[in-house]
Amino acid sequence: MPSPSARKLRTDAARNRDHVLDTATALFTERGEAVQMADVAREAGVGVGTVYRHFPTRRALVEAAAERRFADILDHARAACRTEPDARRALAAFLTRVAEVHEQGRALSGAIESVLGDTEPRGPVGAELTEFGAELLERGRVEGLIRDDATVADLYMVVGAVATVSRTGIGDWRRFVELSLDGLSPRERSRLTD
Amino acid sequence: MPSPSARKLRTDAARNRDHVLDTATALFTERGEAVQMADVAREAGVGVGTVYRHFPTRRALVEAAAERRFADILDHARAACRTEPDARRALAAFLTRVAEVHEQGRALSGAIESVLGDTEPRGPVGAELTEFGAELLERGRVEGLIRDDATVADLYMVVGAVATVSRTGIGDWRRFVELSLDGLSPRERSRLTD
DNA sequence: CTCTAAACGGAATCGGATTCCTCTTCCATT
DNA sequence: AATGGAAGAGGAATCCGATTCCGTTTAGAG
Repeated sequence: MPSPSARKLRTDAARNRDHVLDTATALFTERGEAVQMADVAREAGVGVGTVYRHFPTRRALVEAAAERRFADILDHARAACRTEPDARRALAAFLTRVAEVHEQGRALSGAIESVLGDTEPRGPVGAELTEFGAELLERGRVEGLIRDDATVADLYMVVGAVATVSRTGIGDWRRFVELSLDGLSPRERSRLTD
Repeated sequence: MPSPSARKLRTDAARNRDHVLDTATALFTERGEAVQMADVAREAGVGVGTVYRHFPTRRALVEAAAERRFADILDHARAACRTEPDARRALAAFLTRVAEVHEQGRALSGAIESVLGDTEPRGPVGAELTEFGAELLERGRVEGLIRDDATVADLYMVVGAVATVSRTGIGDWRRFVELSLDGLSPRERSRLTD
């Protein structure tokens, strides 16, 4: 089965759906949460009813746009992974892509955040990302570049944090990625925590 | 000069303002962004007009609630600071308070996030927090528990990240605080980044 | 070529923030 | 203590944007 609620759209409907999503993504990227459903409809050259047929709520529309972005991140991360020599660099490349995407589409990220409450990958892509992250960590542990007790949950938190930093522009995300990687590095000798 | 736009409120007006803010904070803490202006007015026993007199927009109301929380964080952090023996622990106490506040008032945090776009301290309290953080870091550097190149900007990012993690519940924030502190610790010997 | 379910368009509806205007209350002054 | 007027309160009316509804149009199976 291809996808849960995806029967078989009439070809014109499928084309419309894609076009609406493309348009919405472009608008959100440009103007963020200010974009309204009527804008999307007008810009896409369809009626609001059509927008709602494909995306039952504004939230659904934003979710769909978010899902695409995660797919993008996953693609780039996988590609970078093949290039980078060690796991630490691969992880850096992954986090960097997360940051770049959120920084470039800051307006879109803002919309996603304000509509969904966070920037986490939910759908099927989320699962793939988790799996990918787990492999990366395992590789890092084996290579001795990542602390032994690091878990996917840790990585999730770090990814979320990197997304926040780059989306809001609180500070220099490159620096933050560096700090985060250092936090995930093996502790030499004693842990100073207590 | 006490505060920019704070002339002198009539005593009844001042009382009302406080009461409205108290009520709003309670409601947001309980129900998050679902709370509407009319709810606040009803619960506070005043007309909507009164709410708007004191807080010209919903956003302003949320901002005021957020400002209070930062003051709370600052207070607790300062107190903890006097108790903790070393800078690392003091920093941990600070970050822990940030997390606790965001975790406990998760609904309120969500409202703040979705209305303001981030959870950063803006007003005068923000400045105090920055100063406080700077002192803490300096102390840590002197004690050799914090990396020499750590800056207030770094701390800002970490605080923002901790807030995100605890607010969204992506993962265990205690663990995240630990990772973050490790990231801010002195690098023994070589930096593996390149 | 026909027929029907699927898709469309867009006016109407609904919900919630914000505005506006009238009535009330504080308090400086006499 | 009485009083004038500015500041404050209240809440109906307005505005704006998401969502719903339903009559019209079209793809595409038979």
